[in-house]
Amino acid sequence: MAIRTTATGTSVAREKLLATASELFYREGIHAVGVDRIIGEAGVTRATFYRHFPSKEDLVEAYLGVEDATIRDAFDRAGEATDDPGQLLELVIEGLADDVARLHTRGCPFINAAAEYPEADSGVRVAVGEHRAWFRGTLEALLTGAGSSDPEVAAGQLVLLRDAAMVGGYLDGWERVRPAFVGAARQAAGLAA
Amino acid sequence: MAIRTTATGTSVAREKLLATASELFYREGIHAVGVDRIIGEAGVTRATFYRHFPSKEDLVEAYLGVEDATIRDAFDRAGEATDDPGQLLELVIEGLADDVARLHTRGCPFINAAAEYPEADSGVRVAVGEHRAWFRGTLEALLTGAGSSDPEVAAGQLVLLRDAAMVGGYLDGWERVRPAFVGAARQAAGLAA
DNA sequence: TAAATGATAGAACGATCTTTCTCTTTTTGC
DNA sequence: GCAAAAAGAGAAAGATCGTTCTATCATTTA
Repeated sequence: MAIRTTATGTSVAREKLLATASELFYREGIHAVGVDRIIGEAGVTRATFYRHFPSKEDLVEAYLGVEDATIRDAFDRAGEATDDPGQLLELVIEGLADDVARLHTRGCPFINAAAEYPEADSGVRVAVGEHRAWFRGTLEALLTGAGSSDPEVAAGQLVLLRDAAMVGGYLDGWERVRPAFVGAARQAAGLAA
Repeated sequence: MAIRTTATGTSVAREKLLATASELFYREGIHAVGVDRIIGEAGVTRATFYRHFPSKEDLVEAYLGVEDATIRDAFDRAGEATDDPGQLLELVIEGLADDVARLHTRGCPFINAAAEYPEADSGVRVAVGEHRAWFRGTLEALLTGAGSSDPEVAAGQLVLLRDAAMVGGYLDGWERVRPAFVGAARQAAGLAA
């Protein structure tokens, strides 16, 4: 048994593939990036690729899993930073804005992936749906904790606003969208202007 | 000169190609649809395709041109239906909602296209940018006519909301998004709740 | 009627796509 | 040290990608 492991316990080749593919898929689109590009930039051979991922779509789903885990981690870290529900909401909105401004300047990975995968029961679209359901549910719980008068409606508004911020930040520039997003989000969350 | 013309004066083969490609590009994505599919379903040969469109990207840009023209027509028709600025805004918001509910159930053609075309100076992205600039400008003029206190900010909010409605309608279902969209849009436009 | 041009037909180009294969080398667990 | 398994190397499959080509047919304008 010779699996070249890293500190986290998974294969180093697998992690390199996943990191390279995530970067390329996000920056250039999924159908636009071929397996050759991925294995070339990852410095890995085709055989190694297909040993870790039975097909390209498995890699795509793993990429969305990474994005999902990253956001969940950010939420967890915000939850550890404070116990005050109102302040937590502030941190979350601030974190979302910061994320669009610095990391996700090419739009939302899930929205972009969904644009390329029309079939609602495909693995990719299921992953998108699960992420969005988690996001909506988490916001609703946060808002409930903060004493929102209608957490379901407010969570729906925040989901709406984050979608718009991701799209608008990509296509119109973040400076143009930021004030409208922050203002509307704080209002939806019931925070002071 | 034997160009087989239609009532509008353009080639029937070209119109069939454009209609077929528009349908396929929107429903399945652009990179996912090959030239073979398009000419097959349009009942046209490869040579005819390349006579009317020097490359596939020209067809993609023409597809976005059709989408753009369709929306502009809808705005024009709304403008002819009433002279009252407030009522015109109501018609526009209603029209946008109706559009998402019935026609654009697979998201926004421009947002989806941008997801597949990362290069900002590509012809596709330029077309997307021009459409969005027109949309924003038109809303701003409408809001100015309706006596909005800050037409620029309000137009930005409506652009944001339409993006969100398109994405949310596709991924979460329109019923879930509709109340939030209509409510927020009417508020942004300064209309009675 | 004759020249011009669009449309049809179909083969073929090279490139790239995802996937599978064989063979050797390297690393690890016992 | 030995057996097991992962990684490296590279060829090659078959399909599809966008594109170009040479024909012939049909239609319209001069």
